[in-house]
Formats: sequence, structure tokens, C-alpha cells
Amino acid sequence: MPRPPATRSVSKAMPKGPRGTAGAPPAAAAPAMEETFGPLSLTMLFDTPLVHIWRVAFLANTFTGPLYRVVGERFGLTRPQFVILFCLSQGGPVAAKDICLATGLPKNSISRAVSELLSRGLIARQTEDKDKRKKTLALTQEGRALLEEVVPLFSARQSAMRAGLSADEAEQFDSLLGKLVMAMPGWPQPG
Amino acid sequence: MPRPPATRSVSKAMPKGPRGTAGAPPAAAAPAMEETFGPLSLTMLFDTPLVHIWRVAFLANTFTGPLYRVVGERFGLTRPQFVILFCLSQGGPVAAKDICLATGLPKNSISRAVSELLSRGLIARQTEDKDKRKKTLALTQEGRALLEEVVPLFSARQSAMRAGLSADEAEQFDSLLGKLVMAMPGWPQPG
DNA sequence: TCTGTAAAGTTCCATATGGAACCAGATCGA
DNA sequence: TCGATCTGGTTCCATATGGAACTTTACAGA
Repeated sequence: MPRPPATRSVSKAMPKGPRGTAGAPPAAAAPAMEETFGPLSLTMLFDTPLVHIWRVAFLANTFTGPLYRVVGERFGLTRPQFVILFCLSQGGPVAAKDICLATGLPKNSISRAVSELLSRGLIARQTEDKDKRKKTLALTQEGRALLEEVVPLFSARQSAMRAGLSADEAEQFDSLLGKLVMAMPGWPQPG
Repeated sequence: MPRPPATRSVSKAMPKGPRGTAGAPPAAAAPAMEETFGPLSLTMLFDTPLVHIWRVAFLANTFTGPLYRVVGERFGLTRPQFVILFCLSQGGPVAAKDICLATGLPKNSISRAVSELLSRGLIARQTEDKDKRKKTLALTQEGRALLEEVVPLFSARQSAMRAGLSADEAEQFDSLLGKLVMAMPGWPQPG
């Protein structure tokens, strides 16, 4: 099916960079793309002023969407619940505030998820002695055990993602992505 | 503040690739990162089995979150509403089904958003003659005008994102990201 | 032509989400 | 030492979200 003619009607709004930067879809892979994600997908990924962020968002959504559906059905964990467990697996104990900061999730979502994890015995909470407002969280043995069932689903999908690149390319990509991410604190506010 | 000791307690679950692939945070940028995103952020972005997807998700969330907040307040558009308008700006007319496929949004969300956009006169709908189930959507002049106010917010933030890389690096990143995305139809189902 | 099946959209409803107000403990300045 | 202010966390409530059932139209096979 022919792609729409890309009239580029909002082109006034774009920063007018050279049009070549986004490349073109490799002809070999294009049919599978259309098959799976429909006729619009290629246009949105390769031929708009917002291709770069569209690709990132598309990648993130398509990665996490089906995964969190499975994790929800199979383990009864919501997205924030998993995120909290995973944060706590990396050394802990951690305050809810720091999870908010690192994930961008609002603090009431974290608070709710923490209550549920506590009531399921997957995490433990302790009020800080020096500052009794602060309550630090840590995995219980049950939480750790559950996490060790769930994380492999993410690892496997992450590997599938990276399998689209050669080893060299994947390493390059990591390095560039790392650089991009570390520059985020310097971004201006939108608007 | 020292990062937690990275006990790597779920490491059994990871694919055991070489630990170097994710690199380490550049020392110069690390303080700003901790300042903005808290002490956990560096650990999650550089020292877990899931750094790669964490970076992608973090990038996507931090990019879109504040932006959609502004777009909601200033223009009264929800995320699916903006996405629909933007899809339609790229050539149209398009069926709701194709927007679902290209965005991953569920069809009822699209349906709702379409009703709202119709009632605000931002898009028009026409029932296909050959197949009366299918209704194609297109921007109205008002919709196009609104979009031309909104897209620059996204463009500007996209530029800010890419400013973290040199021109060469940005081009490399595009190319790798494009390759990654085009491989997505080949991903296996999770679980 | 009739019947079963599929496909595009819509509607219903239970649940997830997030802004804002709120509470309790800490901190600062006079 | 005591009010004003701040900070971490919780609660309330209105809204957003998405699965599942439903409607309408198309289509395939007997």
C-alpha cells in the first residue's frame, strides 16, 4: 500500500534541519513493518518533523506495553509496583521520594503502590530514626524471589530489542544513549 | 552522596553479558543528574541488568511528561488527541484503525478522542463508500491551525534532546535507532 | 441466498492515575 | 522557645484508561 504523499503541511513548524537526517526505511524491512504496525507506521517513524522522539516513544511503548500486560496477569503487579521492586533490588534501602525522582512517577502513585506491596509482604518499611518523616523501603525475601521471576521477562525482551543491532552497533548505541540521557538535566522547561 | 553499593542481587536473572556494555556515567555530568533526578537515577541508568530499556523509558517519559502537561493546560488536548491530530497532519485521510496500529493506543481511547476532536471541529469524518464500517478522518483548517501551534513545542524539546549529541553523533544515533525500530516486527511475544 | 465469522467503531464499567489538599515531623530565624 | 515554613508521605476526588461486550457492515462457504 502506498504511503500517503507526505504533504508536510506542518512543515512551517519544524526547525528546518536537513531532511536527510532521519534516513529512509530500509526497503527489506518495510513490508514487515506495515504488516505489523499498519500503513501509517512508516510515515510516522521516517517522515515527519518529530521522527526522533516518535521513534523513542514508539520503542518505549511497544517494549513495555505487552510486557506489563503479562506481568499484570501473571504476577499481579502494576507498573509502579514493579518499578518500586526493581529500584529496591539495586542496593536499597531507599526512600519513596528517591523513587519518585528517579522514575518521574507522582508521589501518590508511589505511596499507593507501596501500601499494596507492604500488604503483600513483598517489601518492608522502616521509619528513619533521625528523621521520622522519612521511611525507607527494602525488599523482603518474598519480594526478591518474585522479582527474580519477573526480571527475566524484561531481560529477554531487552535482548530481543538489542538483537536488531550488531554487537558493535549496540555498544555505540548504548554510548550515545547514555550521553543523551546524561544531558537531560540541562534541558529547558517545555513551552 | 555515595551510590548504594550495587549488590546486584538479581544478577542471577540477567543474561550475563559483559558488564562493560552500559558504560559508566561521565563524572562531569553525574552531579547534575543526582541534583535533578536524585541519588537513585545514576544507578538505574548505569548499573542494573535493565539499563538499556530503563534509559529508553526514562528518556521517553521525561520527554513527554512535562510536554503533555503543558499541552493539556494550554491547548486542552490530551495525549491521544494530540497524537491523532499529528497523525492526520501527515497526509491523511486515515482510518482510526491505522492510528491504533501505528501508536499502540487501544481503539476505545482513539474512539473517545475522535469524538472530542469532532465536537471541537478540529477534525472531520467521512464514511467510506466501499466499506461503510470504515470512517476516514482528516484535519479541518482549525485542527491544522491548532497543530501548528502545538508541534513547535515538541520540535523545540526534540532539538533540546538532540543537543546532547554532536551533529555526527546525532546522525549515528538516528541511524541506529531507525534500525532498531525496523526490527521490532521480528520481536517475539513477551513471556 | 442464507448463515456463520470477522472487522471497524462505540459503549459500558471497573480500575488506574495524578493534582491538590492534608498531616506530621523537621528546620530556621528572631 | 515558639511560630512560620518546608519536606516526606498519605488521602480525596475527579478524570483518564483500557478490557470486554456490543453494533453495524462486509465477506466467505454451503
